[in-house]
Amino acid sequence: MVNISDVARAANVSKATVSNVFSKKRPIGPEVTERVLAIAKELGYYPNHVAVSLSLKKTMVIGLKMPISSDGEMPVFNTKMISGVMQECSKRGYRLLIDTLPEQDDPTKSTADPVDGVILLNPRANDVRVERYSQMNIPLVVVGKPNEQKYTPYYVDNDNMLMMEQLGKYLISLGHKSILFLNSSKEMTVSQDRMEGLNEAFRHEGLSFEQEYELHYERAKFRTLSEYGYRSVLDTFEQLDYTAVIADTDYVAIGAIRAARELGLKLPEQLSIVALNNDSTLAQEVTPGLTSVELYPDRLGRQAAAFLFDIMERVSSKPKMIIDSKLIIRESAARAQPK
Amino acid sequence: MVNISDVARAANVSKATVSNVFSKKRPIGPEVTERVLAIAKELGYYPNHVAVSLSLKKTMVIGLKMPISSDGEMPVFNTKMISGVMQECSKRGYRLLIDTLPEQDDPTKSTADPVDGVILLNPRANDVRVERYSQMNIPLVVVGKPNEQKYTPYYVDNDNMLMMEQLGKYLISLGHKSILFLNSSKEMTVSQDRMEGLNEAFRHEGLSFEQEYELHYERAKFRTLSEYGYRSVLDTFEQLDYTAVIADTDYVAIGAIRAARELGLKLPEQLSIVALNNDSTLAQEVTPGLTSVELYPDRLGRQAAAFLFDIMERVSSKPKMIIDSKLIIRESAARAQPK
DNA sequence: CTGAAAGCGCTTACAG
DNA sequence: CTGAAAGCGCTTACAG
Repeated sequence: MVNISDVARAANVSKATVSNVFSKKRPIGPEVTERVLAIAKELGYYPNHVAVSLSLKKTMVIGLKMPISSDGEMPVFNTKMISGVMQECSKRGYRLLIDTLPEQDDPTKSTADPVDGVILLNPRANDVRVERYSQMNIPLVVVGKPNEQKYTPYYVDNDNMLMMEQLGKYLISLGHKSILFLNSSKEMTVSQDRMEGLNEAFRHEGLSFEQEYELHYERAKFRTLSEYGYRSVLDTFEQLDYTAVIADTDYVAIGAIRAARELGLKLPEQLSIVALNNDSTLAQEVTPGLTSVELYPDRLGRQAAAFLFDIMERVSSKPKMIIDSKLIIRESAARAQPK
Repeated sequence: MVNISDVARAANVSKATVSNVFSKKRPIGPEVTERVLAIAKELGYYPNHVAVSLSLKKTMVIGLKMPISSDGEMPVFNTKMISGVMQECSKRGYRLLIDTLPEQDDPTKSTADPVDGVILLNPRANDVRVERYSQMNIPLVVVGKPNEQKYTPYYVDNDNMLMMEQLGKYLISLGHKSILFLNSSKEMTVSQDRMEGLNEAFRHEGLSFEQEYELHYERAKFRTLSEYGYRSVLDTFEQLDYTAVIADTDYVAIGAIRAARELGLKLPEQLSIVALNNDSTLAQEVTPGLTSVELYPDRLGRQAAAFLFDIMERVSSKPKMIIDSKLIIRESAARAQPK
């Protein structure tokens, strides 16, 4: 690799001059500029980005921390979010460093990443990384609601409480008085808000939501999200007497549908099944078409990135941004029938 | 930002010792290790990744160069490819730097990227970047067939010729003797192979493909891919007498379908429309269901990354890898009818 | 308009 | 097992 000294030597100028020819930070005479450029081209010189970053303390890349599932499949939600983030980065001349590497407990393993800011997807409850980035003094935007802690980061999120309240009211309006809620993992901060929203819907209608009707996904217990939906319905349908199921994601809903089929239930007449997180591909392939909530992940991504840039430029004011969601009614929820 | 010197000073050891506590490259006594770690934690020290990279001449990130369309939408093909690349990176402990920034003509603007290797998606004919990376001495894998040039890079690709030959034969077997081919941009290297494959199909059946039946996408002429399909069919249907259309992508096909509808054609009876590049979402939403070719973009991505790692470790032998593709027959192609 | 030298935050051969 | 010092490839205040 040819470096700045090689070029300086060959062109008979100082490193400073070569540097300035490339960075244009101060004017260099036209003959010199030309000579340097010619020699650089001949030698195949390109400024080393890492060295520039070290010197400038600025990398022009932002980081995206995102878990990857064990089977390697990336949920459509995540791909859309990435796409949104990329759009915004592209506009600003930034690049995106995607990091799917699992969180290291070994303090010896975590470094100050080569980024100017980071977007953190799906923080866990009490996620250590939030504080870490604040320590490192690197701007952070969280996608999804962060847990309360000493230092509350900026974040963008859907209004999970409101969304669940609406979904709950919709089902109640169809006559469902008892609903199984297949919530996400307890570790996910969204799970609390969603439960609260559902409670609110019940309260509002003068009903109450019994705690045993809320289940949580557990990584250790289920191989896949679909299995979570499948087993949960199979295991509870006899004891509990719900007429509707709210699944955390489309994948969970698919499992629930499979279970309902095996139980010989007619859908949606004998069991209504709806999902948060509308993946239009999946939702439409399923029969009956899955009533679900569109979360606009691309907007989440775009806004998260825009927000982060604002913070990096110190022009941000608000502590958070809320992205709309929308109930998409298809065919998988019907009027409740007595069992 | 606290640095290694701060920690060394506070712990009363040399920088070398702190460095080795973190890198474990040589053994440090347990008491010292513990003391250093404690102080590092207290001070909030994390090794600066950029500085480490500069020193080690290794970044543990690989780059993905990918264009982004003007409307910001990311094709499903690309998201799946990214997902494949990410899976492989994750396995190997690498991170992924996605770069959607447009190619700079200004030599002053391009730098030696902070990556250990790069994957280049969709190179243009005679893409300067290919030679550039070879100059910079950074390992490169191209996705899509690179143009012949001095230096031929490693690449992974579908067999575009074979795929088109099969698709062509399929349509010919349905009685289509004259087919409009909405090829991709001339700049894309795949376009030549695909045309050749189609020619081969015709030759094989004792027919010949007239040149005016091949069109090329031009960025300056059409706002979107869908518009390319739409206008092309609208503009040519009267003069040329094809009974089938092969569209470069699903998006192009959708435009073609719209045009056919406006022309009052009954689909697929009066016009068969098929697409390369099967995006199952799109293909199924369209009526009639779009017969198209599945290119397995996730496999392309995974293999490209795996290939790149092999090259970086100097264990690769073969110059290229070919990924299967598969014709997915739905309803959008039918037996040819005389006009 | 140009140069010599210190500095960015690490690693590592060399010496002990 | 530990340290002092040079080096990775840039940038930039200072001096001219």
